[in-house]
Amino acid sequence: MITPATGPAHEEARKGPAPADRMPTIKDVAELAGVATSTVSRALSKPDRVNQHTRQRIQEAAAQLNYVPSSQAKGLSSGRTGTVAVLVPDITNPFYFDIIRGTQHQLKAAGLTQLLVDTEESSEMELDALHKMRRSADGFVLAASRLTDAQLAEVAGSQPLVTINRASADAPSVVIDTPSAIIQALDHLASLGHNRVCYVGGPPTSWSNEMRWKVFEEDSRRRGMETHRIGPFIPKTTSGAAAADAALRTGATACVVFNDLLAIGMLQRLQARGIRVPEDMSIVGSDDIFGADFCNPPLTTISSPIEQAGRVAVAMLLSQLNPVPGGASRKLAVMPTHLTIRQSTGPAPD
Amino acid sequence: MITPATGPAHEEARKGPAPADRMPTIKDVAELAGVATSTVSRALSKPDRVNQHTRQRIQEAAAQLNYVPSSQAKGLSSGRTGTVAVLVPDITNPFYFDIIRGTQHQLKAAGLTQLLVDTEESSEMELDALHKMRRSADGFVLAASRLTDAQLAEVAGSQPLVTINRASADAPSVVIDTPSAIIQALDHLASLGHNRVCYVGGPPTSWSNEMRWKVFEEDSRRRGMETHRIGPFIPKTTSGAAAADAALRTGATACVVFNDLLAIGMLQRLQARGIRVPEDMSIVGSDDIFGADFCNPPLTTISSPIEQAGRVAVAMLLSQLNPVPGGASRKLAVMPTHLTIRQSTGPAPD
DNA sequence: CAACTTATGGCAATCGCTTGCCGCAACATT
DNA sequence: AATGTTGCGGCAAGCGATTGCCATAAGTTG
Repeated sequence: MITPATGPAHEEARKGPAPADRMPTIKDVAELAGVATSTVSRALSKPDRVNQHTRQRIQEAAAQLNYVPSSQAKGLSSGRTGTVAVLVPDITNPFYFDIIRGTQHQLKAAGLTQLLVDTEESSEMELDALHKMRRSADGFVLAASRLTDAQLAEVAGSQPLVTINRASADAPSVVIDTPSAIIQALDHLASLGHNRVCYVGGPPTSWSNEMRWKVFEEDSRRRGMETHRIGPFIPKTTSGAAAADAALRTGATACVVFNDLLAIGMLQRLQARGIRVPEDMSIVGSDDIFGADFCNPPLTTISSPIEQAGRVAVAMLLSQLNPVPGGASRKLAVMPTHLTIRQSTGPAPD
Repeated sequence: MITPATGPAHEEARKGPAPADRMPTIKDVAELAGVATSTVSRALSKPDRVNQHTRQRIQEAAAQLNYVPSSQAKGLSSGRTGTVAVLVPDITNPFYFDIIRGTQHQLKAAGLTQLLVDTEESSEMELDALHKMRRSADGFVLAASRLTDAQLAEVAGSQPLVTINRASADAPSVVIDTPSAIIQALDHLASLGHNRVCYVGGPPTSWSNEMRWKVFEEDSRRRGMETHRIGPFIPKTTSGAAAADAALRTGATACVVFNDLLAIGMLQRLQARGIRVPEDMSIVGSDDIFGADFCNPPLTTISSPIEQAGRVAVAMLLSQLNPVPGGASRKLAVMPTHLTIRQSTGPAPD
């Protein structure tokens, strides 16, 4: 009874009503229901286009065969893949986990699936992925893109995409307004009596790193503080030791750190060196990632609605993919942030 | 010069040599190179099948058009999607991050892309995803599957899959050998003088939770300890408070906790209640996730090669997808674990 | 009752690529 | 010179859906 399979049929698992080894196609459903494939297709996607009675027969047939349409074939004609690629520089980094969580959530709600890509902090890999996946994803979410402005502009011109934490005139972006919270942080530090402050820098290719530094420099100077900058550092806890040592050498009494990962690494190093936080040195992180609340001491940091940023990014992408005739879609979303004060900041020493 | 696009052509971004708005197809390449599409196809996938000279001409044409084959169309004929779905119960949980990192790594190496799915701890969603994505993924990696044995057996019979932390006779599995480290942990606790111990349970549907408890019970009894079990708890830090309170009520002096997330949550609660760890209560976590080393106090825990487990799972899946004629592929991989002693365990009180 | 609509389902082209089969030319072999 | 080999490309048939167009039947309208 089994159709002579073309490929090497694997023999196991032919229990139950499974008709053949092969996946059921729309044709099988059509035959079982006694209609043409076109009717099956319509019954399944445009129910109104088909007679109530026929439709039901088809649905039963489909259910009986356990039929699932091939997304590939569907995509072939429609040109859509039902997929969105999310590119992050480093899956290792909890910051991106939250983004991923956000995009995943929103994509699922839209019936799309998420293709996750780690670009390993490399603009080449990013560009390459963007290129290779052009055909396999309907759109892209670029988290903390490492692309140059020119590259980004070019890519944005040829495929739907939205960036996170990387503003650009050429692509819709959602940016997290960390700068304004940096001002809050400096305020906080100033009120604690700090006047020698240090910015601990992240990856040189990071757009948000530059933004943060710019605001930090400007605002701390305005306040008449002694401003230092160290870095760049790879934003991982393991770089924290070098960062902490360098920070100590500057003589600053408080650091604003590119991100929490690095800040937590510094905390560990400072503790190891017997430097007390916040008594001897205050530390402000950024992002409020998983772990910032239970490290030792709990980290004062800039809380960002990261997951929400991921969700908004997807929403913007969707409105780009299915434009509504009326309104132009939003080109920029700014996510608010705030300073969360925990225990890694305190009065300046002396 | 522009072909009258069928859809509403978007006008921007027609800079550069982009010929039309449409993506170049194999046909475009064929025309430009002056050959048939079949030749292009072969030149690109089976280079030997085509003359060196022709091949080069084709490659140039492809490069010039910036051609990328449609994975959809490719898949249509080959039946492959070039994609593997990874199902995790909760993307929120750092444990799975490490798995994802591992699978991602190995998949990329194999030229496959990863479809990430969050099943939200629900066996229905898991089953549903497995069903709906049957056609869009070549195989599945089920991390900590919530499926029943019967469900798992059925699914495993009809599609290539490998499980992580869920042994089954019906599917290749990689399991993390936490149980043997639980014995180590009890050894450690016993040597510190603890004789009232408590297992803090995770999700009732978790296979590994059951395994851990079984070993815990058996071994602690064998040692003549007073054995308690509390739970189930949702394995998040937020459940830690309830878990900590319940643990305290048992009178145990040491807890072995289902996972680090829960353990860290307990740490926080115990600290809030003024219970000192490890002086008043020792805590042993499980998995050694991100954060276990910098929480307060740093957590004694069962270190697991999580990322590696993800990698091995993919390797096993691949050998299932591309079976070598000779050897039968491995059905079970056991990943070794060990106890990492930090500062959340200490001598029993009294 | 003729002329129109409308509802419904089938036919066949199409999407982009792969692949079995065939043809042809250039060599190699008796 | 006749007959095999090879190497190389083209033809055309799929793969599994979608969809424009058409045919048929049934219901409406004047």
